[in-house]
Amino acid sequence: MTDRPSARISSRKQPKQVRSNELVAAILDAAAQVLAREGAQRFTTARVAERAGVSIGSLYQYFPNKAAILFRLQSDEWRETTDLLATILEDGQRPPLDRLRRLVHAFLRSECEEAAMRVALHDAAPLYRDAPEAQAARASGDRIIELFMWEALPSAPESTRALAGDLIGMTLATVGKQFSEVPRNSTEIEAYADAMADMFCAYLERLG
Amino acid sequence: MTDRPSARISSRKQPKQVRSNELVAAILDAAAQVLAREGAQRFTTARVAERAGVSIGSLYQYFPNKAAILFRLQSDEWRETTDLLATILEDGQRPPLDRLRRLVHAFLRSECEEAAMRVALHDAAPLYRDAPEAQAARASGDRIIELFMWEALPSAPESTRALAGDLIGMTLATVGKQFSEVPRNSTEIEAYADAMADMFCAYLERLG
DNA sequence: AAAAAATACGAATAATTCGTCGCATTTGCT
DNA sequence: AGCAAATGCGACGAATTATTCGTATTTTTT
Repeated sequence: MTDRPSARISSRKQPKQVRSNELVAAILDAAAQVLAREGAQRFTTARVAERAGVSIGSLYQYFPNKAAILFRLQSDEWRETTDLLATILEDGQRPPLDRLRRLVHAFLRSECEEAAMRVALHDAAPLYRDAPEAQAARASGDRIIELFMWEALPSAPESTRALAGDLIGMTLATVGKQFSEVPRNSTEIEAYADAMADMFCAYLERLG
Repeated sequence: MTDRPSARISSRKQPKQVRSNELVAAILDAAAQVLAREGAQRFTTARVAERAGVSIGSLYQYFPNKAAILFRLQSDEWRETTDLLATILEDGQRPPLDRLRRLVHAFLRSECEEAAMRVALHDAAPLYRDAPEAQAARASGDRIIELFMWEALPSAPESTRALAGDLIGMTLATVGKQFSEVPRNSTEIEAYADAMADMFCAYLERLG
């Protein structure tokens, strides 16, 4: 943990040959495993390289530092989640609150997949949180909710809509994170998601 | 960061003389400062001892390891917060939802005090999270909400009440944590607290 | 005042970690 | 084949860290 708060995270060199692309993939795969099995504390570049069956020097050819590996993992997760949410919310057929309910279910389910890795990734957040790339990724998630809010509360004043969107987005993200910290089975997930959707719907119906 | 997940956290020796009590107080004070100014990454026993004007050996007389210092800080915070919430919720005069609104306001305000230190404390959570003492502390917070829910939803089935209480408690805790990660002024805090209280009230009124 | 207990000290230790650098090997191309 | 670029390697340097332990000082007790 030698890093100061904000280390550069941008990639060092683009893999150009097949083997180097495989190498990067192996590193990311190993990184996820190390994170899940050993936790954030014991996530070290040496361990990742060893698990990937790759030398430590090769790892540093494609990642400038440890934080870059973690950020890449988080970044990939965010992209997947963002796509998932966008797909659900943009289904113009269903009424808004119906889409919101599906969103909550899908989100909680996805948060509980690979839970151990996600928890460790959150523990390591201080290492990449302040990078500008991370802020940008978060913003794109916010925009999706914002867009949805315009449909759910068409007649509400802008300030109300913004605040409600912010609250719902933050609740979804933070409760989802905490929720996945304990192992859950499908039944629990569905029940919790329904409760959360009930809460959001009651709130939005009152505002509208 | 040599600790394995769960280190012992129980105190090493009770201070019996005045000077040793002052020493422990100085250490805790310094620990909070180091945490706020330097962040969780750079929170080291050596730095805490130096800022406290105390030798590193003395520090280890009263704290078995680094995690114990952090846990003590977190534990003190939890006690204060728990007391605050209990006081507000037990005001039998006001109607339940009125109390809940006050609770949300008080909680968000308190989360935003000493925000830098709290954020760093959360970053360091992996070091003490798994200690049994920490689980007990959380449970006592949950009981307060649970008790309140019995008043707010007297006629609801037990499963509904439990789930709703869990959701509200978790939302409060996690959103409060995330909310304080960005500097906020009083106006923002009040506005957000009102939105959150609106959401909780809409939810509870629909359930009731 | 002498003995005992409590407290304070901080140099030293043992371990871990990140990231670099010079050199070896492989690949793609002519 | 022969050459240059890309890739792969891993011992090593430099830095940081948590914690211990023998000793010195202060307070309390007898």
